[in-house]
Amino acid sequence: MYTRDVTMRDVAARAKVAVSTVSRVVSNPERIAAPTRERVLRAMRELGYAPPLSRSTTSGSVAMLVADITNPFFFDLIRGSQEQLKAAGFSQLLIDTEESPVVEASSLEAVADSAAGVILTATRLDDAPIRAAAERIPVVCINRAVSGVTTVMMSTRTAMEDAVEHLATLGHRRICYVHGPPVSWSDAERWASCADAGARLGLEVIEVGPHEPSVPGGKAAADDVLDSGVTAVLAFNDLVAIGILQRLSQRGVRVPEDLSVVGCDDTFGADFCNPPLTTLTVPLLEAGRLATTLLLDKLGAADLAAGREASLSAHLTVRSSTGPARTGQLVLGR
Amino acid sequence: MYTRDVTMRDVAARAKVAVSTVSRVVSNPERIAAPTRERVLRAMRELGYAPPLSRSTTSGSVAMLVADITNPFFFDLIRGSQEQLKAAGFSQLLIDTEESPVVEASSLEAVADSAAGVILTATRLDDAPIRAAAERIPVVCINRAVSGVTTVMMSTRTAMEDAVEHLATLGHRRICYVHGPPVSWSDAERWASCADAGARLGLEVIEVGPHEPSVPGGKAAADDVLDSGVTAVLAFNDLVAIGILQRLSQRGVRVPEDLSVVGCDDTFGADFCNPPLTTLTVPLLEAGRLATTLLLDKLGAADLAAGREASLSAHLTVRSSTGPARTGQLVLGR
DNA sequence: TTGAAAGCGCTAACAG
DNA sequence: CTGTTAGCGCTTTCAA
Repeated sequence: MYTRDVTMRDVAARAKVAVSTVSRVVSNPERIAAPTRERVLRAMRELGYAPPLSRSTTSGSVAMLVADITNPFFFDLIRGSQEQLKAAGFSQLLIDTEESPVVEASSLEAVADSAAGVILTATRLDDAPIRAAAERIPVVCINRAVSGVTTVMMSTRTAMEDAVEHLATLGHRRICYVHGPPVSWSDAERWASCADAGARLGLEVIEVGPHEPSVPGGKAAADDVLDSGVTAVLAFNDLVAIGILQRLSQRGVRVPEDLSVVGCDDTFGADFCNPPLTTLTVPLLEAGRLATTLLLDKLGAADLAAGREASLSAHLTVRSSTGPARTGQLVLGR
Repeated sequence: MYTRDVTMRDVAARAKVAVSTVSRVVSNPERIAAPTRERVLRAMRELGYAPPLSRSTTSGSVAMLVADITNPFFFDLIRGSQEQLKAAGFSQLLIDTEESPVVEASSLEAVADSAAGVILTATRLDDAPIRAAAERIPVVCINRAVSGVTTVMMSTRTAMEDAVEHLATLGHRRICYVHGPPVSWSDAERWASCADAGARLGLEVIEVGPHEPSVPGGKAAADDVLDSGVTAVLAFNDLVAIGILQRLSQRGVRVPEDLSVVGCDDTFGADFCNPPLTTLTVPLLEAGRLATTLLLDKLGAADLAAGREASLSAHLTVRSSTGPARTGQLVLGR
C-alpha cells in the first residue's frame, strides 16, 4: 500500500521527534533548531532515508542528448544551448548516447521524468520513440525532421555544392564521398548535395562507407578511398577527414598533391591539424541557441524576442543571425 | 495542504474514470485497456498533469561534473566512467561547469537530489561545499584531495620530471612553466614537479600565468613566453600547448628549432596538430573507471572485483591497471 | 478491466 | 520551536 522502504515515521521514531519535524527538516531546515536538525539528519543517514523529490527541485534542467560527447561537432551546439539556458535560469544535463539507439532510448526514458525538456541532436532514433517522448515531455530535435516535433535543421547543401565546384575548378574529375552513420539526416543531405553537384558538373562521384563518424572511422575509410582511385575526397565530417589525413600520412600519400581532402563542420581540430583541413562551416552555435529558445518557449519560460518568428513553423532551417558570413561557408585549408 | 497544481482526481474527472485507473495508467499501463488508456493520457496532456516521480526512475543515474566539456582532457574520464556505469546498469549525467565555481555549486545542488551519486573532476570548489555535498549524496573526487571524501589522484610528477630532464638533455638552460587555473590541484603539482626537477638539474625555471586552460589561454600565454626569453616551455595541458603552437606559428617562431613546447595529458589533438606535440600521458581512462567503481561501491551497487583494495584508502594515487606503459609516460612529438 | 474504499506517506494549520 | 491532527495525493486490495 504505497509503502516506501524507509519512511519519515521510521526516521522520526529513531530521532525521537514527530513526523512533522522530520518533514520540516526536509522542506524548511532553517525552521528547526540546529541540534534537533542534526539528530534528524543523522537518523536519515543511518536509515538511508531518501526524501521525496518535488518536481520543482529537479525540473530546473533541460537535457541535451548527443551521439558522441567526444565529437567536437557538438561543442558549439552545447555552448549555444548553455547560453540560453543560463539566461532563463535552467541548468543543462548532457547525455552521451555513444552512437547507440539503444542507449539513446533508455537515456531518453530516464530523463523524461527528471528534466523539464529534451533536445535531441543528430538522433539515431526512429520516428516512433521520438514522437512517444514528445507526448510526455517537450522535445526539440536538431538535424532530424519528425512530423509533429519541433525541429531545427542546419542545411549544408549550398556549401557542399561550393566544395564540389571548388574541386572541379582544381581539375578533379573523379571524387568520392565518405558516408557517416546510415540513419543520419545530415549524411543523406550531404551525399545528395555531392551527387547533385557532381552530376551537374560532369564529375564522377563515388560512395564510400558507411563509416563511424570518428577518427578511427576515417582511418578505416582511407584505404577504401585509395582503392577507389579518386583524386579528391569529401568526408562526412571533420573527424573522418582527420582520420583520413592521418592514415594517408602513414601510407606516404601527400595531401593535397596526391589527394585532396575536404571535411565538414569546421570543428575543433580542423584549424590546427596537419596538413590544415579544408572544411565547411555550419551555424552550430546559432542552432544550439535556437533549439533551446524554442524549447524554453514550450516551457513558457522565456521572453524570446529572438527566434519567435522561427517558432511559427515546426520545421525550419536555421539561418545565421550574425550575418551571412558563418552559414555554410567553405573554408580552405589554412 | 500538500496540494499539487493538477491532481489525478482532476484527470480522472475529465477522463470519466476512477482515480485508481489513472494511477494504474501511470504505473502499470499494460494493465489498462488501450482505449481507456488513451482517454486518460489525453486528459493528462490537456490538463498538464505531471505524474509523481518515484525515486527509482530517477536515481539510476550518476552525475559527472567537468570544468569544460570542450576540453578533451575529460574525454577518457567520461568514457572510463561510462564503461563502469553501463556494467552496473546506471546512466550518466554530464554537467559542464564552465570553469566557474558558481555554476559548479549550483549544478551540484541541482543534481544532489536527482542523481544517485556525483563524481567531481578537477573541481574548482572549496572544501566546504564539497564536504557539504558529500553529506547529502555519495561523492568521489578526481584530482582533488578533501579530507573525508573519497578521492582519485593522477600524479604526473615523475613524467613531468622526465620531461624537464629531457629538455635539459637537449641543452636547454632556461625554461618556463605556463600555469593553468590557480585552484587546480594538478597545476600546483605540475609546477612543483617542474621547479624541483629544474633545481636538481641546475636549470632556471620561470613561471608564466595563470592562464585559462584552453586554446585561447595558450595563445595569450605565448606572448608572455616569448618575452621571458626561454628556449623551452612546459604547458599546463595540451590545449594551452596547442594555443601556444598556433600563436608561435603566426609570429613566425619555429618549433622546435627556436622554441620547444611540451604539453600535458596526451589528449585529442595532440597527435595530429602541427607541429606534432611532445606531451605526457596520464591514466585518464583508468581514473574514470576507478572513481566510478568507488562510487558504485558506496551505493552498494557493484560487485567490484577490481578496485576493491584501492578503496581501502580514502586518498589514493591511481596506477595503471594495464601495465606500466600508460602511466605518466613522456611522448615525444610524432 | 474497472471502481469503491481503505490506508499509507506526507504536509500544513493550529496550539502550546 | 515542536507536537497534534486533519486532510491531501496516491496506491493497492477487494469485489464485481
